[in-house]
Amino acid sequence: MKDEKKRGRPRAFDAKAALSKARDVFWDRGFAAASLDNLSAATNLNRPSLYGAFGDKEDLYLDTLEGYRQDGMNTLAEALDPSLPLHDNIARVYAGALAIYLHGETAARGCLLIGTASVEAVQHERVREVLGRSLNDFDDEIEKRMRLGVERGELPQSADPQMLARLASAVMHSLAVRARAGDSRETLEAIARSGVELICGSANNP
Amino acid sequence: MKDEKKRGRPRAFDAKAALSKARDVFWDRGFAAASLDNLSAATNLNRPSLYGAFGDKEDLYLDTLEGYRQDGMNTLAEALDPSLPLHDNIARVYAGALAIYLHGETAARGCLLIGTASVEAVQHERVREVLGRSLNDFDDEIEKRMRLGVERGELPQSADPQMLARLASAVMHSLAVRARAGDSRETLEAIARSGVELICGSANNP
DNA sequence: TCATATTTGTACTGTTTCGCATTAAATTCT
DNA sequence: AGAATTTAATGCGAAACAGTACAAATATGA
Repeated sequence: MKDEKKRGRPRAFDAKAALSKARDVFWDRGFAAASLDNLSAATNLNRPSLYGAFGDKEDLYLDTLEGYRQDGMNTLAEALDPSLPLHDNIARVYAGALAIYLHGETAARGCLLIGTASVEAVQHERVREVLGRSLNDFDDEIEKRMRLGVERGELPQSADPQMLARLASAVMHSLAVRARAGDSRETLEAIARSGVELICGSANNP
Repeated sequence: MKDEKKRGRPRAFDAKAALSKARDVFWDRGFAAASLDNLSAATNLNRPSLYGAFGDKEDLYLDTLEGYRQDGMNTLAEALDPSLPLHDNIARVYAGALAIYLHGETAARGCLLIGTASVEAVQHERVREVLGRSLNDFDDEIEKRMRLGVERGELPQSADPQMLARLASAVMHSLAVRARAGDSRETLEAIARSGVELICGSANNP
C-alpha cells in the first residue's frame, strides 16, 4: 500500500514534515494572515508544489487542522488512561494541553483550533465543521471517562457525565485562550489545578 | 465639554455609529480578513475619512475592542447586582454573554475578543495586551462578587474567590468558543446551567 | 532508447490590498 | 466678505496577494 512505485518524477520532500511546518505558520499567524509566501518559505516548497500536494490555502489549512485534531485525540486518550484515578486523568489532560499551548517563539500560541480556527469558523463552513467536530469528539472522550468514574464510584451516582465532561473541556478552552492572551505558566497551572479540584475534587475528599 | 464648536468643516457622520458598524465587520471576519473596503462599505465612510477619524486598520480594530470591552464590563456589572444571590448573578452573567454571542447573520459570532483578538494576539502585542487586560478585568470583577459571597456565607469559608472567579470565567470562555463553533443555543444554555451549579451550586443546596 | 507521467522552478497574470496625495466642500474666526 | 481650518470624495500608486502556465527535470514502462 506504500511501495507502489508511481510513474513520474518522485517527490523531493516529505509531505508530513511540510504539513508540520505549515501548521506552525498557521499557528503563529492564523489562516487569513498566513500568506502563501510565508508557507512556501517555511516548508521550502514552491507554490506550485504546495498546490500539487495539498490544494489551495484553505485545503492546506484544513489538512493541518485535521492532523492537529488527531494528534490531540491521541494525547487525550493517553492522558485518560483508565488505570489511573479520575483526578489524575484530568490533571494529565490539562498538563498535556499546557505543554502544547505554551510552546511558542514570541508568545504562547495556545490551541491551534481554538486560537486560529475560531475566527474563520463564522465565514468558512468547512472550518466551522472541523472545529465543532473536534470540540465534540473531545467532550465525548472525556465523557466516557466520566461515565466510568460514576460506575466505579469515583463520582457520585447523581453526577452528570456529559455535563462534567463539557465543563472539564471548558477549563481547557479557557487555558487555550488565556495562553494566547499572555498569561503566565504559573497562572495557567493554578487554574488547571483548581479546575481538577472543582470538577472531580469532591470525589477523593471524604 | 461637547459643544465646543470646532473650526473647520463638521463631520457628517457619527463616530460611535461608525465604530459599531466596523465592529460588526471585524466580528464576522476577524481583523486580518477584514479589508478596508469592507469597513468602508459597512460604515459608509471613504477610506480617508476612516484614517482621519480612527487611524489605520489596527488602530480602528483596537478602538472597537476597547469599546466592546467596556460594554462587556458594564453588562457584567449589571449582572453581578449584589442584591441578588450569587447563583443568580452567575446565571445572569452567562445569559448576558449568550445573548451577545448568539447574535449573528450566518453563524453565531461568539465573543469579539475571544473569537477574533485571540488569533492576532501572538503577533500583535497591542492586541495581546487588550485581550489579556480584558480577561483579567473580567476575572477581577467576578472575584469581587465571590469574595462577597464568602463574607455572606453564600460560599464556604474555605472557598478560593480568585480561583472560583477564574473558573466561572472559564465557562464563559468556553461558551464563546462553542458559539462560534456552531453549537446550538440549547447546548450552550445547558452548559451555562451546569456551570452555575458546579461553581456555586454547593452553596444553596443544604 | 523513447514515450509517458509526475514533480519542480521560474515567471507571469490579474486582482486586491493599504495608505496617501490632491482637490473640492463646508464651517468658523476676523 | 475673506482667510483659516477641518472634513469629504476621487483617485492614484506601489506592494502583496493567490493561483497558474510553461518548460526543465526525473522517474517508470515498453
